[in-house]
Amino acid sequence: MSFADTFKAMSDPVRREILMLLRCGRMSAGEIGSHFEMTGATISYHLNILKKAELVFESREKNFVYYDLNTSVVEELMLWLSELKGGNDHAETV
Amino acid sequence: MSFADTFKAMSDPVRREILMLLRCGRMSAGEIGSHFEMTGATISYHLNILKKAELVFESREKNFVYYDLNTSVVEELMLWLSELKGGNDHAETV
DNA sequence: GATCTATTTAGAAAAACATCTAAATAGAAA
DNA sequence: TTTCTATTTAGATGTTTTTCTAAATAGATC
Repeated sequence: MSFADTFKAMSDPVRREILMLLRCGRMSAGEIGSHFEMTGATISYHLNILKKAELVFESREKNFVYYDLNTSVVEELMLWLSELKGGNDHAETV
Repeated sequence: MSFADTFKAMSDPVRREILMLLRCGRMSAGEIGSHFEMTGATISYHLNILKKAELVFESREKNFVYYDLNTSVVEELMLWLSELKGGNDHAETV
């Protein structure tokens, strides 16, 4: 999905917290959900948004669904920000 | 305002485009508005959100209001992202 | 195959958001 | 001081978002 969706996905505090949880490695949907005071359905909704934005990968195992952080998209975001900060189009950072 | 507001502010494509316009230097509200097919009122609404998120500074001159990019908040965002990507709390990037 | 467990889908409701028009403000110019 | 110009505020409206409950799916185990 598009760059715009990535920013949209990042704009929610719950989703940012999910991403932070995934820093330490993959987690099942249920495990992720247990960190929040929300129904599984709501967590599933957020995970879907993160997945569409390609901020997470999904992998199925037994009847669990595991989620993994996709750092390369995070890097794209950083690139955009550095362009914004840099003020020049062809960011020639050392 | 809070970190959450910064992300929220960044989540809208119009506001991101405004920030990009400001890379090249400050601009009046009207000048900014002329880059979009929107009423001045709507632009004002977006500028206010950017201002609350401290992503822009405002300075008044004659009866113009000028807006300037605040790069330090952009850097804070980048720091957060690098923490996310890094996976360790004390990002020891070279 | 029946049932249990983990997760997602569907549908509804409340809250937040983006946009408009019209009116208000505030300073500049005449 | 009247009028013009630049911008913001107020109020209304349609859209999107977040959340829930209830039901569906899909795989695992008994």
